[in-house]
Amino acid sequence: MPKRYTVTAALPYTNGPIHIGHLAGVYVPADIYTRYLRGIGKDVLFICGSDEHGVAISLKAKKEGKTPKEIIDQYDQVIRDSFQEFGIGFDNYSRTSRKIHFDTAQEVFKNLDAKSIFELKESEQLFDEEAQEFLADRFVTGTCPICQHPEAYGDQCESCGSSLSATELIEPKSTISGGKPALRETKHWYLPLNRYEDFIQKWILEGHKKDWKPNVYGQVKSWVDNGLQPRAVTRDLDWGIPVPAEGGEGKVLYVWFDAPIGYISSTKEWAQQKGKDWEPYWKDKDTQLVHFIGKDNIVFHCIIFPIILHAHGDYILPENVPANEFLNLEGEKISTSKNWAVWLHEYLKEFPYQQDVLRYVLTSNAPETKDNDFTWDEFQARNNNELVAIYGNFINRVVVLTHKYYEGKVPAPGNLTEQDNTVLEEMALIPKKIGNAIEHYHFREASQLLMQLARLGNKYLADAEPWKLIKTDPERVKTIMHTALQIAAGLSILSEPILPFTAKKLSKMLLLDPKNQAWVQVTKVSTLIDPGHQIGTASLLFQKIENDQMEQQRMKLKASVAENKIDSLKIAPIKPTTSLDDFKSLDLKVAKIIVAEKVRKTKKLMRLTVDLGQEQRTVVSGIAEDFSPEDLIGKQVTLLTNLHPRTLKGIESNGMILLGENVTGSFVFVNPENKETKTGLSIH
RNA sequence: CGCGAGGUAGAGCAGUGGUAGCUCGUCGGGCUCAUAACCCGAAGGUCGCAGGUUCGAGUCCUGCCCUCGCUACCA
Repeated sequence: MPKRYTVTAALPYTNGPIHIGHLAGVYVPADIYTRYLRGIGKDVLFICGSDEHGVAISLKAKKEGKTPKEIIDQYDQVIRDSFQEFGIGFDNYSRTSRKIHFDTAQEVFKNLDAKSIFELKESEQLFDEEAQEFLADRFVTGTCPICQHPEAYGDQCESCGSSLSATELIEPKSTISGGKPALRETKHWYLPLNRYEDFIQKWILEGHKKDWKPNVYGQVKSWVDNGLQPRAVTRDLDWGIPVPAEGGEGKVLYVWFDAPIGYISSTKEWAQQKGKDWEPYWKDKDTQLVHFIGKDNIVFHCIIFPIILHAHGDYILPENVPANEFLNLEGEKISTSKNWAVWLHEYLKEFPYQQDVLRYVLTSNAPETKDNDFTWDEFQARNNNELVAIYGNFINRVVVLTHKYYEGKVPAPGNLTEQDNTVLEEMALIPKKIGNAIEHYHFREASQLLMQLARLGNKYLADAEPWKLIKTDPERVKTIMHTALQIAAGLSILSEPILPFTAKKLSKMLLLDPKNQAWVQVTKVSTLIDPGHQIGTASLLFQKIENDQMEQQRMKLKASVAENKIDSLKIAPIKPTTSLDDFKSLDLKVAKIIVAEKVRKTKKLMRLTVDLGQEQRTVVSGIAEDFSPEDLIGKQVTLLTNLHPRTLKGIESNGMILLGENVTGSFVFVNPENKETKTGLSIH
């Protein structure tokens, strides 16, 4: 058994608030894990903080006419407050913009630099003269050298799917200033991951085959099998931690290099405040380090950061990295930019004192093995059918009956029957089962086990029927109610990790002394609540959620996403005047779609066969996200017929169909009257 | 193209060689202490598809299909 635990949750990036995806993937499981460990008396340190560097923040600041500091201060506050109110119990929540973090990150860099771990490389990169900035691949667009698509990105052409490098683009353009970037020499420090393949191979692929989640293990294996490449740890940017080395002027540490080091800085900060020693939490072999992250972060936490720690030499490595998959929302990917999300700070306002409902829903439907879907229907169902109907109702029955029969005093039991013993023994097994599930990161299972205890209580009452026996055998009822009250007390203790607010409310209702509320007590068939003990009056633990409340949430989602799209919709300026001759050179015809099928292995491409009256031809069009084949077959469209043929995914496309765009940015047909015209006619 | 994860009842999941399970939902019944809550019972699955190994396959092997990720700083 490890002496102590260091548990980290992924540092949230401060360019937006926290949403349910973050919670389900990282913060709720990490919080359950740490609450459980504390509950069984372990030494646990739970660490997090805001990740405040990187291009995205400096870009967002530029866009909104603010300084990066204003952006990070704003979101750090929102995130910090919402975590606090939601009951995520970090021991410390720091920020990577603090001095202690600068010092720590620079120390790590200098340490590796002194050991000559890094490789220095010169390379040519595109530089935006206007913005005075080197451009990341994604911030360059231009014409694709392979398919001639005019808006390919610097890393990939979305039209033909080819991987590109930004310098290959024809007529490159900066998406920041719109200007034409120039090539410039620049120098960067690289971490040669390739030299550590053996280390990763031994440590993870051989050492953690059994105990790491298949998705995490598989992902690491995939990276190693494909061969690790050196990665730059510095960037040309003015927002971040200066590179502490000769020639590092104007350069900062790349955000993924400094961010995980934030766990260490946050630990140091905590230690300073509490007057403790931080080092055992990162350097003692008896410490178990666990990183809670989402699947997009696997490579950083399983390969890059461990290599940094390993190269540094003094540090322990993570014992496990239980990365979760992603949570979708109402069938769509959660998207900050499209405003398709349920934001934590808004939830807290709209569902006051219902933190545990969200915690429960996200836990019982956590994306542990594959992506999952969050729907408001399910949220409502879990609340009404499980929390209210099973858990809340059981407690209410017990408390109300105790007041009715005994004025709220726990009755003294007579001889226990087999029925009573069975149920008490069954309860005694549950803490172990829940603990085992949590220790193996099976939080879904843990939430089910907890609910099983409430179910056990309900069944016990239904079988024993105290409300009948009270008329014929009041002595027996005392034993029954005593037993039922033990289950209620057990629930209050075992709920703490998953439903901390409920646990608190319940123990208050039962007027339990927190000192007697140890997890371990439930494992013994013992008295958790003594005869003669006065309990408080009944109040509802959970409230039913009505349909109209859910309807409001669904409306809100739709409204915000529509609003967001209209805001971001650009009205393109009218292009310079063209000549009639130029226009006449375009051959536009009415075409009827007769065959439509999705091109396999692509998201957007649709293969169409169109009838032009005089002939039929094949056209490939990037519209599969907005139309299904059934929507298209039989429809008439305007076709630009004399466009140079182009091959997409091996299919030659002869022409381009013309479509309009609606307010949500999707393609639509432009034909308000829907009257058929004659196929093959020209458009003037 | 490749690599990784997933594809089991209406929904969400468990199940790594031996008669297909759990929760919710649905239907029927019971109870009345309880937030029209609770309890019992039933219906519902050719375990993505096709081959193969085996006495026996959801579980092992091969091929294919679909979803998600690796590829927009989004966990």
